[in-house]
Amino acid sequence: MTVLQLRLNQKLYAKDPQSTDLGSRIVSKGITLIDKLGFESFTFKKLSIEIDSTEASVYRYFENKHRLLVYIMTWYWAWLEYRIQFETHNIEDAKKALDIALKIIGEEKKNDDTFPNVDEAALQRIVIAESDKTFFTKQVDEDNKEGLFKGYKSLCNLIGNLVAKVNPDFHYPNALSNMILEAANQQVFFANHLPSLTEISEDNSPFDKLHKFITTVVFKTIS
Amino acid sequence: MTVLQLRLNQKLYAKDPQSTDLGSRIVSKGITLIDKLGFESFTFKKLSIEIDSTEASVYRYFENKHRLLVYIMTWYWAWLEYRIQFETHNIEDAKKALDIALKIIGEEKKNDDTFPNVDEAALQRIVIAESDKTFFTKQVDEDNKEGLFKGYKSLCNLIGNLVAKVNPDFHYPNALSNMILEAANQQVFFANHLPSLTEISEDNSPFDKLHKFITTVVFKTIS
DNA sequence: TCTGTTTGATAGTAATACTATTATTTTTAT
DNA sequence: ATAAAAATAATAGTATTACTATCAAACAGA
Repeated sequence: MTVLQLRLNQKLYAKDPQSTDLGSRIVSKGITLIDKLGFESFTFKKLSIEIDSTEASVYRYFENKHRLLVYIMTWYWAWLEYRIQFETHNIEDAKKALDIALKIIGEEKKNDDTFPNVDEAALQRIVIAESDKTFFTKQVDEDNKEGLFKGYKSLCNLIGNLVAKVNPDFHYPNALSNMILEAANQQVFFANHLPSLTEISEDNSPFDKLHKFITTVVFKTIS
Repeated sequence: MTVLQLRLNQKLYAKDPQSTDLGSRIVSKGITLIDKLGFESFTFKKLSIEIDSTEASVYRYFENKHRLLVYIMTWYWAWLEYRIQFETHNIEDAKKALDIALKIIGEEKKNDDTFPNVDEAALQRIVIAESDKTFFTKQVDEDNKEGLFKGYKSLCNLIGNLVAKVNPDFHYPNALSNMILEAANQQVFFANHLPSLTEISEDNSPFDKLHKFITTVVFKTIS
């Protein structure tokens, strides 16, 4: 198995966490802790205790916990983008390519050996519960200017292009992609916590029905 | 004009803010302040200064700021539900009824004289920027058990029923309604702050295109 | 071995999210 | 009109959070 590293936008960190041992412990324990405590209760103090280090040291890598969250989410989106590009490579049929992309977006994530020391399953749980917190702040505009959301935009754009290839006359390829990307996570959250809101919860695993739901919406809408 | 009051679930507050003058100042100034500062920077301390009262007094009405947010959001959802019921009353044609509901969901909100001293326009801005913060917490399940989300569920259910009436064979009426309800707000947020993510931003006002987008998605999907 | 980089240790601050107590004012019930 | 009850204000206090600053120790590379 080839071992890869995703290169992320420098603006995301104060000091590259992939460059040192402490840095990678911050990220991987950060994922575990945010998953466990939820983003609100997660603090750098608690994280520094977990990794036998100090608050001050964590601050050397990330300006604040919001930046760490954005970093982690960006890793996830870059990972999805990479996988979609890999899996749709050499596929001529536009419909088939879009279908593959939707499958990747909506499936339950298992640990990927290509990226050891990242717990993709925990990551997906964080994405489901916390990813919108990257955008929905008063400083979105500044964060956006700094390029913090390039990863998400790039993924959204990729799906948008696949949609546009299937039906070049459809007026809202990006809006649809964005909506689906959001819904894929939110529907799982609602299925787990407010099940009366969605039929996705009627199965043992929400992911099977989720896939059917999003493919139905996408292909019907652009047909 | 008839002046109305929406009755909200008792679990939403420690003491009914509609029962006293201080209570209604808490809610209406709360809306203004959350709109201005964003939910993260909003505090009961700041609110108490604005209304010439004290922190302790605010705490008598709401356990914490999250509860105040849920209260405000619930008011909004109840308001939408009331308006949809009002506007679709006596409409026989299921498609037409659904179309009316979608219009109400996706339109820019103006102040409604039926409910004086509520700034519906500010409220919509809060819904767009903050509403998901009601759900996406570690205490969702407890909050749900207490019935805090009944308002949202009820609205979602109403739309779900309208969808099911148009096409009783469609498998995901609730999932679709839930997705659309979320997307109607998120798309406006993205249009305002990350415009490259959605075609909704291409117009002067995002609301015109938003309406077209959501009706396209809904009617195509269930056709 | 000198030099620079990284980390650890420690300390400190303003703000937040509350809780508690008591005094004062306002409302209501008789 | 008055007493009792309820609501509010005033004040104080606490643990935690989200940082910033300083300095020393460890270590890595040339």
